[in-house]
Amino acid sequence: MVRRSGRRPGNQDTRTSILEAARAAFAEKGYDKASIRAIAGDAGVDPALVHHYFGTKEKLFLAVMNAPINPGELIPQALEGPREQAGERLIRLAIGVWDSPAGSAALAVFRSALSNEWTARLLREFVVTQILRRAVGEIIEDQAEAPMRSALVATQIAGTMVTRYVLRIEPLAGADPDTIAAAVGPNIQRFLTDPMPEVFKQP
Amino acid sequence: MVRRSGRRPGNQDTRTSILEAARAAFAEKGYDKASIRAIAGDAGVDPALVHHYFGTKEKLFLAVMNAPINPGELIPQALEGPREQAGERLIRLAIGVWDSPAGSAALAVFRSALSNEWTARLLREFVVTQILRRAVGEIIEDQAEAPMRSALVATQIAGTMVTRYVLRIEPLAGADPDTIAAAVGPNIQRFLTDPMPEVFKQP
DNA sequence: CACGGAATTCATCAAGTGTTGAACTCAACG
DNA sequence: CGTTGAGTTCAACACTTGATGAATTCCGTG
Repeated sequence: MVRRSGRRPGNQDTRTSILEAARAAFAEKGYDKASIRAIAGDAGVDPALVHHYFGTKEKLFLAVMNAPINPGELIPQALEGPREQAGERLIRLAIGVWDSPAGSAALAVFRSALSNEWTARLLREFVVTQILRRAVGEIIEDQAEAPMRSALVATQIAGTMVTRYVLRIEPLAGADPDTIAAAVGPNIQRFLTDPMPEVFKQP
Repeated sequence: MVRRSGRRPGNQDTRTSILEAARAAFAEKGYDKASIRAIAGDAGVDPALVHHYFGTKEKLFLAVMNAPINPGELIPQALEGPREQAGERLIRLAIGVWDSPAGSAALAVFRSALSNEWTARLLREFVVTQILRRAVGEIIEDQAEAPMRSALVATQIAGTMVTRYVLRIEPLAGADPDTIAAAVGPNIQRFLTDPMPEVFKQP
């Protein structure tokens, strides 16, 4: 028996509008500079409401991140297809995610990770365990080389994201995805499959 | 005639010790989270003394950055030598700078640039005008392709710095410079000299 | 209708920020 | 000596931040 009475959740838009404002704020300002007061202002609600719904600022950030980032769907896209074009497929996938609405969440966690320690740990673990090990690691043949090769792939992808979406250096910031994929894909491919020095192998 | 009287500068260590503490703090925390009070605490002086010497926090930041970063000396190193190994030379140079004591200043401006707008503008203009145009641009043959090729070089170098020094993803964070140079250099080289799609040319 | 309780608001706290200006110390000059 | 003025300290201002708890609105049920 669930006994209910009193006001029902009725107006649920406010919760999601807070989430939306928070996502935009975190993406634009980063974790620290995005203030709860500003988020509440953008959402048109009282700052105390934010705490009422999400408890603390950290929980709000986690709620924002949990929603759109779901690697379970994306990893298959990265794996299927010929191995010789995996590099181009990876950079296309990354650009696709960052250009999509969910991309603002990615930008948010990325921006935040570079100025805040606990968000940095968050991103590092997410990147290493979810992306590098599960997706990139699958493509690499020699598993002894997988850690180093994965990290190298990360340098090229992360660098492209930083240059295009954070620093916004032209003409890369305004270039279309095809151009970037054609230019960057082969380099990622080399990290994935080309012969590398013996030192790469891990004991 | 210079007329002087009163106490002479005598104790000049405090000024430099403030600078040192500021450099460390900016590198570790970024511009915003590095508080003047904490910097003064680390230097063992009163917070007001910081303002007495440097005026404002922005000026202190600029004073920290101006000292060690002098591209005038580094650019010749990047240019001299065979063009076929320019990529490896560039990544070696970058790693060398970041591993040196001056590297903490680079890390400082980099960390700050990703959370603060005016430091971001600072870094963007520095990278574009001092590094990309003057150094990387010199190596590229077809000047019509120089902007895009320079930006691509920036993606790989910036990505390596982010992965190694900010996110500290292993095994790249602990790898020795030779290994990284051997792995990353050829990819930079491709951005510099290999044939690229026609779309790269700027009107 | 009455009432329980979620939704929402208001006022406020404690902590931390950059910055300022007045005061004090004290070595070097005339 | 006395004056000068840089080195240094102290206290305070004005502001923003995340968070809290009491008070108030108001819908949906019984």
